[in-house]
Amino acid sequence: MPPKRKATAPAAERPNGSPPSKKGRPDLHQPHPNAKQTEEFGIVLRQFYPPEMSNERCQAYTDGKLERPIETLQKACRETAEKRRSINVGSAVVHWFKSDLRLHDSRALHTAYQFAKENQVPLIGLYIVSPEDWAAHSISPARVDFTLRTLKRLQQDLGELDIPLHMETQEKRKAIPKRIVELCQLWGAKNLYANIEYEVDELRREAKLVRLCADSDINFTSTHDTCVVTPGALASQQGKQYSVYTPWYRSWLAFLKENPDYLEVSEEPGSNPGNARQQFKDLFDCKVPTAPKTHTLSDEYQKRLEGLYPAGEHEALQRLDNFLEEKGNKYEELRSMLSGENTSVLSPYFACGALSARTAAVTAKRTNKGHLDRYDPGYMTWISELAWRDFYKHVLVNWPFICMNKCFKPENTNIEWEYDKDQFQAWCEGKTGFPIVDAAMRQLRHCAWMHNRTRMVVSSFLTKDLMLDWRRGERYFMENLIDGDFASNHGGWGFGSSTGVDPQPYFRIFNPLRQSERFDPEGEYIRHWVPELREVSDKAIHEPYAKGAAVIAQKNGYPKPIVDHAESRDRALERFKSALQK
DNA sequence: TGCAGGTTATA
DNA sequence: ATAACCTGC
Repeated sequence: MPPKRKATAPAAERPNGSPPSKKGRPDLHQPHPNAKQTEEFGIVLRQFYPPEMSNERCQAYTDGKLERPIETLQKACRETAEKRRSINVGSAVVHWFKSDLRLHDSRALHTAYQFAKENQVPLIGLYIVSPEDWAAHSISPARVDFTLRTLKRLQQDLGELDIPLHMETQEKRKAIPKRIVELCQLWGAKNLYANIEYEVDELRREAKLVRLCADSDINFTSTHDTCVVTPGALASQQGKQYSVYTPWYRSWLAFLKENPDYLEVSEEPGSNPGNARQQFKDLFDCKVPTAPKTHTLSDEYQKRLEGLYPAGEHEALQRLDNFLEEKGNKYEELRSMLSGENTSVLSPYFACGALSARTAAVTAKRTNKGHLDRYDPGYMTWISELAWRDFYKHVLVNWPFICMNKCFKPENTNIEWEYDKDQFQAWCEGKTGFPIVDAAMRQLRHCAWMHNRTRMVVSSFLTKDLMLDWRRGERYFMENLIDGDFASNHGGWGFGSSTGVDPQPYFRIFNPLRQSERFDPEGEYIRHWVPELREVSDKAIHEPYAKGAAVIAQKNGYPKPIVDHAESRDRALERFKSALQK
């Protein structure tokens, strides 16, 4: 049992009815209790989100006047370096698994195993479930289920090497560092390894653990692994971090050309010494934790997800090979087409770390005759999608305030958003009357996954056509996607809502009709997800009520469009324009 | 990885 | 009449 924590103080004891905790999730449908305080930052009172970090504070991060979480970690490592050097081997080495649930090509796991092997002590795997963490970060039940299924495979794979995987639940995320130290002490482990996660909470927790370990005579090594190129490694000629994809991508390619070792995959660990099974007998019987009540799935949904996304790194590697072999060279041409399987659907595996981005890049490079940036446009385009994943993580590390409900661009602070509950619900349920939007939202509900093209379409629709706050959409995606990853999801929503990085000389508003006609010309995707429109002709399916299919649509209960795109477009242009003038 | 409104090319 | 192409936002 985890130690009992003090309950949150009742509302009466909190000043000004402030929310229970800083980490608590604001109610989307009520004005936030602190909304008044936001006046001083020029934020409208009606907003439903907690006060945003002030633009001044954001600027201070950008200018390097405030310590970014990555620097907090670096400082902790620096200041404890000497102390850690004097720590001895101990009787075991621990690798703390987080979102790196694989054996193949994990920097920290590889280093941990090498150290264990050299010193002839066993390696132990550790995974800690924190339901509070999942709730605070809006991790979806689908992703929780996928993680737990992946853990099961991981345990089997490690077991074959006589490496145990200890798994346990800690209700409170704050209890995790102390618990890890406790476990290391219990096992006599003096050396702990982990790969870095780049979100703000995670980096600060890592820094705390580095110090806590050093104080407890444990050497904790925290390793860069999840990106192909380490965040912070790429800077412009003026020494600034990039916030625009294209120049960043050029720099990413150049970096990998100059530093080919970044594309070297690390080997899987080998077997533990023969006596490991006796020494840590109990650890081998560990059960995979169960999902908290808030994150359990219906049997039907669970079975479906299991069929769609079988867990484990073997599945991931096989998917990677199959995709590159069969579809990689047609990727540029077909990736946006919505019917049929033209994309790799590897995102769930990247999100929980069953597949390393580096392995994906190396394999694609090999398939593309050894090139990242020339030869076959199909592979090149797919590699640049891997680069997008790196890019958004780099952005997160450099501008950490985006973790705090903040737009990247300060001038977007003043955009006046709508908070219409019914329209938001129609969007969630796929009942907006825009077939392409509805098909996509139903795909999300059914598969916990959505095609990237339609992610752009529905995010643009929510934020431009409905003018609803992009943060509501961002959160809904996290709550429902099996591949929900903070940096990629936030980045995508910044793109779709035009509040993120990637400034354009024009203002981008997707036209749902045009997108539908271009990327689902036969209406196959729509027909699959919107059964009400199955009898409608190819021509009319993108806009049934305007193209002579009103009778069929009505008969089958398909809703009329809840907004007029042209009018909404004008409103969005107006709102963004006036926010810039303030 | 945009759209809209125009012009030009072709039948 | 239609599609392909161009250009400003």
